[in-house]
Amino acid sequence: MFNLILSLNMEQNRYNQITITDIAKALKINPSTVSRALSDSSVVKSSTKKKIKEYAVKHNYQPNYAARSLQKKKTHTICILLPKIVVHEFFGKILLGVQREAQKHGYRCLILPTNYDLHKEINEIKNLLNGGTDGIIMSYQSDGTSDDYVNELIERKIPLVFVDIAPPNLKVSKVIIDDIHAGYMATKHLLEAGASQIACISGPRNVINLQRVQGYQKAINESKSNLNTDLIIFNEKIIEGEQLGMVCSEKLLKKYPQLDGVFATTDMLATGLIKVAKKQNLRVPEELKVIGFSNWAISMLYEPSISTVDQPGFEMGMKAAQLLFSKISATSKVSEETVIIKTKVIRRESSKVN
Amino acid sequence: MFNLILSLNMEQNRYNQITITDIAKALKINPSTVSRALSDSSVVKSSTKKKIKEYAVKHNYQPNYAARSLQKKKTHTICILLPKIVVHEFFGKILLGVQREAQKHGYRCLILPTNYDLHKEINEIKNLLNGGTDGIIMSYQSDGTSDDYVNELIERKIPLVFVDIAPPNLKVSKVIIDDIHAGYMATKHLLEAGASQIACISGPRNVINLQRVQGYQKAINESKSNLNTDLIIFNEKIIEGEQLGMVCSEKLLKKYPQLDGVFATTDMLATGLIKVAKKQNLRVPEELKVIGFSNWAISMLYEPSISTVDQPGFEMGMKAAQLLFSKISATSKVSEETVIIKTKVIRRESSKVN
DNA sequence: TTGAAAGCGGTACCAG
DNA sequence: CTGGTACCGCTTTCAA
Repeated sequence: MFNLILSLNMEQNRYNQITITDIAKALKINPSTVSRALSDSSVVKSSTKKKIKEYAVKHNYQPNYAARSLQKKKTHTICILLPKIVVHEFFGKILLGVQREAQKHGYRCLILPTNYDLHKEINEIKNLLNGGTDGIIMSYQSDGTSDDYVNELIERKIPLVFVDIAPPNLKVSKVIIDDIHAGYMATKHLLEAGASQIACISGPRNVINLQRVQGYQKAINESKSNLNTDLIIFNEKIIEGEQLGMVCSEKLLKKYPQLDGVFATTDMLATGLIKVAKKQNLRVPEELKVIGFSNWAISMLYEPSISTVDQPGFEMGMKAAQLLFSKISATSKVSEETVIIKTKVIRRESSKVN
Repeated sequence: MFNLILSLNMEQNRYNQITITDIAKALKINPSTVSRALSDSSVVKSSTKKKIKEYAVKHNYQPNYAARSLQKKKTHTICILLPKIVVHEFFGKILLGVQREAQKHGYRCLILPTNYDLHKEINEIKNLLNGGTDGIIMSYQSDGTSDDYVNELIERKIPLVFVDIAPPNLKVSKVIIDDIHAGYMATKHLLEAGASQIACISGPRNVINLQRVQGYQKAINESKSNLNTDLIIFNEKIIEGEQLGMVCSEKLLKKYPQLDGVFATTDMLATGLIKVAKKQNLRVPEELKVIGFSNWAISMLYEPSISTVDQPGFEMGMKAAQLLFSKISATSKVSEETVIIKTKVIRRESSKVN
């Protein structure tokens, strides 16, 4: 009975939450004072502040996000747009890094998986433009033909940071790795492990792959061995990485039995390659040394374990979020910054010296 | 110059977004009419509706989330609490399913990774209670000692659906699999493949593992072979699944050389097990048949490929979201529902008949 | 069919 | 140091 009366007087919210006005009424003070007290304003007398805070805690007061957002024109939400999140280990790690950093800043993190569908992506972004988010972290997945949506974000001055892949011709903030250098180091690792006839297998000719291959070429050129450009294989087909690796390796290994090393631009390709090698009774690493790229779980678990280039997604995500928050909290425009995260070669069985 | 004047009159928002009031002023009609028109109310004359909509599209009007939330007391956001998201393939798939369904309903999806830290989890939930979210999907990770926070959610009537694991003694909606049955089917598969001395390796004694083991016991009991309870191994240590599998399998395989089958309650355990078997020159599947659980990527990629129980995360996530939305949109209380998603044994090399 | 006005929960400005 | 009040953008009565 008493409860009924109570519930008629206050806690009328959807989820029975108490509001600032409730507190004010109960304590017979003005809502504005309550607001000030709860945000620890120095102007409020400490005794009233104490009284208010105690009441708030006791009644489990929680500020209403929507109301605060509306007033402050801040959502306390950042948004991350990634393709294939989750299913893709690397993106997953990025996400974790962003999340960690967001938590520090008291921000929430909205996640939009795009599945590589650019049009959906653009639509999502439009939905975010008004009060949807305070900033965006995204990986650039366009083919370069329609960057209008990126331009729109820039024009509207929405804090924006690219991670992993950035649009090549726009002045934006980004957190990336040096794919050329990483490809170079990977190939060099094979050379140092004793390989001299080294091929390179890759997915489609996108920015990332082209750069990794470029690094490969550089390393080969620096070595004594002459580069046979036939030894570079791009695959434009969209099938699972492992399958793709098997298909293209089959031909490659048959055609060039003298090969003693392969740089695969992803771990999945490397996995497929080794499977084929085993079938053809080629021993890895004794007869063929292999290195992959990204340090996915599979590269460690596979037998033989696969050497790879560690691409520190978590760190990249954290750094991207840090950049984003510096933009969000900046009073004046911040200059565009490019952060290059260091990668390192991880030595495993697949490239052991004989 | 003209732009300056324009920007003083309208588009004063943080991101230069136009508002309903702006449209009303420009068209010299009342904001309420604009609101009605934009939500397709049937009372508005079609000619004015058309005029308003055209203007809105032309000026790229987007409704303000915060304002709408505040007014409607709906956030159009659901929240998903999962441990280890991303890094954990299964949770990743759940997430994807939820997301897909949320998109259909025009909802956004807030993701909170909890890292198995219950206290953080509880704190996060508290933050969500007021206007933070319209509903919660979560996996129950508590040890059962402190379910207060679940009770609080229930008392506050916040739409709530558990996925994968649910609190055993509370009346809640949940989307789960029948772990007993799945364990039973997995073990039966080994029996049918010709194994008769079958062990079972498992992680810690949590609800999930206990049920899978229970299914194993049932299958063994039904078969002629007598169950040796020594052949059930629980591992309470918190180390990587694969390592754990290696450590416990080492002893197991040495102690019981007569073993010809193992049911591992996770794919990672199975991977570790097979690694050890190979080292001890035990041929899989010829001498030892193995089945794992969850159908992670590794189980397909490993050599030999590992038979497993498919746990359809995507479907579970979708179903959970559907349940949640039925609760959110319900006018009166909906009864608690338990949905059991079907699992199936996936036959691969590791359990091939000799 | 449209307009006027109130209010969702907070914040911030101006007075006192 | 505190109270009063307007307002953030949108929806929803109530009147007209």
